[in-house]
Amino acid sequence: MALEHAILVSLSEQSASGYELARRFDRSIGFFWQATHQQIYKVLGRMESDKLIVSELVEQHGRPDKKVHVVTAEGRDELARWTREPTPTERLRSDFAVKVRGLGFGDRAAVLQDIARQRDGHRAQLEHYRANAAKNYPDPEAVSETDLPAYLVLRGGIRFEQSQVDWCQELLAALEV
Amino acid sequence: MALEHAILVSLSEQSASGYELARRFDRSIGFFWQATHQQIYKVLGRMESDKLIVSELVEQHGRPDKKVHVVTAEGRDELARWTREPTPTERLRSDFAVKVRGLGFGDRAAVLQDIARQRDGHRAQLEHYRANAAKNYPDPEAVSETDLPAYLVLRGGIRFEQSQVDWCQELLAALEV
DNA sequence: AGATACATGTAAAATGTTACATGATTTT
DNA sequence: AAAATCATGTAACATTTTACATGTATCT
Repeated sequence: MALEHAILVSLSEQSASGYELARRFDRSIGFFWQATHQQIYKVLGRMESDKLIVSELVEQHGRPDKKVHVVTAEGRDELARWTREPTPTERLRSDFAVKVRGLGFGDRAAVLQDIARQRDGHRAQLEHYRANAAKNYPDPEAVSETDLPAYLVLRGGIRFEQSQVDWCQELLAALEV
Repeated sequence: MALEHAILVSLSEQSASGYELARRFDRSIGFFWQATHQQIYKVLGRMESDKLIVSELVEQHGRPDKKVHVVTAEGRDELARWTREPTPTERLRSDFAVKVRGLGFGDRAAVLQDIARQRDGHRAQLEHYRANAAKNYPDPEAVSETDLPAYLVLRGGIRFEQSQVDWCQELLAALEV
């Protein structure tokens, strides 16, 4: 299960409550793996039964108490074991591509609008990533060893969004006559 | 549900049996939407109850008989309705990116090998798409209106695979010291 | 004789999404 | 006073994956 490993990576970087994890899945780690708080709480429960993490109740004043989850030695082992497993080559899975393919059987004008909307969405995401990169890694040559993986994954996000924007532009150029 | 619509698109292009659909999901349509025969048969059953398709038993000699599925007027309406629905901006969901991000907590050499393997897989897929494009669309300027959507989706696949190969190269350049 | 292609399903388990549910505190 | 943030969960439903199940015909 991949969410388990995404959580292990995130908790290895910094221990956190379910709520804080859910926030991270809205940001950084969520750039390439989405998860809702419902999913996160469920998986955290299982991970605790499996002894991959332990939780400590942290009392707070002016805020509800929280349960901070910490990776155990077993959790670290599991994460290391997982990094040794080969990842199958990842494949595109895209509703949008199905829709483009179905252009001849649907509402052409609506699909063209959808392509423009898709392009705008990817453009916004691209700008978001670029702003993030400019802020956190102003000098790409000087990124520390520790920050390098997060930086490189952000680069992957930038590449992906750029290629999507370019493709949408190609679609519009070819279809808008 | 997206598989339903992918099947409607495929059957609109050409009526087919469950088995033939499964073959298509290994090829063309499966470039951007994967489905196994188990999933396909189950959804075909539901689509028939929902009257989006009807099936005709076709007797064959020298081969088992097959059930050919045909899109109904209701099915065509549903497909048209779906093309009018806006598609949410699609997001990357990548096990591999999680693994790269977890580089510092796992087996570095293994992850580097995995990156090279990933690059090779995307290269192979890229070559596969390119060969397909060269064979079916030798002259991109002359693609017919009917073939245009399938061609453009293939272009999207080529762009995606190319960007993945490039990213893997960037990863190796930054991490292999 | 064995492997591959054709052909269609069921069932269980794992995952993921959406809706429901609650309550305190802080900011506007 | 209302909205947003902090905080944690349950339940129902949908989807996907993996394993099980069977049988014919063609090709090597």
